[in-house]
Amino acid sequence: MDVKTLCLAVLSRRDATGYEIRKQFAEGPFAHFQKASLGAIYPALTRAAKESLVTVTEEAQDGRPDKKVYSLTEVGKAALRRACEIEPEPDQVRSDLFFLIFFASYQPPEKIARLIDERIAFYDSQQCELDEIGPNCAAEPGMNFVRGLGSTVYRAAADYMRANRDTFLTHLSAKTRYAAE
Amino acid sequence: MDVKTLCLAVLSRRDATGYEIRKQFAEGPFAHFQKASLGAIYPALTRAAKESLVTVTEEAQDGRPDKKVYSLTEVGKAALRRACEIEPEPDQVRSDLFFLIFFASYQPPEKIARLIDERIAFYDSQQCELDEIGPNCAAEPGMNFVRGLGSTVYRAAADYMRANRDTFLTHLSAKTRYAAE
DNA sequence: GAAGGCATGTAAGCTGTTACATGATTCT
DNA sequence: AGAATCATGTAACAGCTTACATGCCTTC
Repeated sequence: MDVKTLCLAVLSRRDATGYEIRKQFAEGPFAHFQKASLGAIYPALTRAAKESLVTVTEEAQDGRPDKKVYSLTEVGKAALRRACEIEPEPDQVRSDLFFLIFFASYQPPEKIARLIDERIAFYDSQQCELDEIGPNCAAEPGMNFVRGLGSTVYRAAADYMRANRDTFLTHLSAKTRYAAE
Repeated sequence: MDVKTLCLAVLSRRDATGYEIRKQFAEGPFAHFQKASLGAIYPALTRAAKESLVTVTEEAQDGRPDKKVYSLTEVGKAALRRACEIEPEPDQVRSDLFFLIFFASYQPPEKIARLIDERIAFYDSQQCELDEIGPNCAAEPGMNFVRGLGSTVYRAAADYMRANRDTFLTHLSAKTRYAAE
């Protein structure tokens, strides 16, 4: 999914400025499975406007650049619809953490312990966030399905880490002592 | 993690050619959380050789380019160790599928059903693969921890999809009929 | 007073993918 | 016969991130 389509997707839910769209990708429901930065969003929005996929309403502000509120047009809605007709590419997962844990014996067990604990806390917070939204935001049934999946996966990952943390770290300490000899 | 470090990581487990390293990223244990293509691997390997991180042994072959088998040097091992000292960046997940499901009401429910079923089959196969490796490959305790986590997460995702598939598709059909009116 | 949020936009640069170039062998 | 596998390497191109440029307001 290119950034332009992602912007259309955000705008299909509500009007927004470029800045707000970025926030959606940092905090909103899309954040869990798509990313976009400001340097990519602004040009994408300009292009989308040129193609009449969105309209712009400038709102003057005091002491700040004019706020440009973008709205999805019918043409834009159709473009989003068409973009959804593709066959999805395989998921891409990049995890430095899993890489580091894979080679955990190269590092102090205390650091690995900290990284695991931080990750557990992260998964817990993400799951909690998703659960708080709750199944009531019934607008999109798809959103609810994905929300539940996210919550389930975060919980499973956190639970696994909690359950195996200590055993793993014990093994690791033994191995590291050996490697250090 | 840049491709060079990824190559060092693969070579730390066994000597390999560039071609074999790519296969590791397509099928091996790293495939689940890191990617690298040939066009990135070959230049990375050349650079690594220049920096004495790896040595090359050319093996003549009939009717094919010479096979270049790379081995990690002590310098390379140290470089890998140093690369592991970084603080990991947040995981990056990109999923076209979840995006499409989010906007599932834009498409025929049959397609969504197919995509979900394909994904369930995929998760099942991945989990099965990880379970077959088993906890016996005791070389790296970290590998085992990550392997178990992967298996757990794949199972959780597949189970969630199985459990919620039908309800979701029913909601979706109702909504789609409405949207089509 | 410093840091961070609000608000837009450009451009350099990094990184990686895809396609091209070459070519034999083996499986279907 | 055609596709896939083995095997390396280059180069064009695409896409995104980061830094720069600007500047006020609010919170700590």
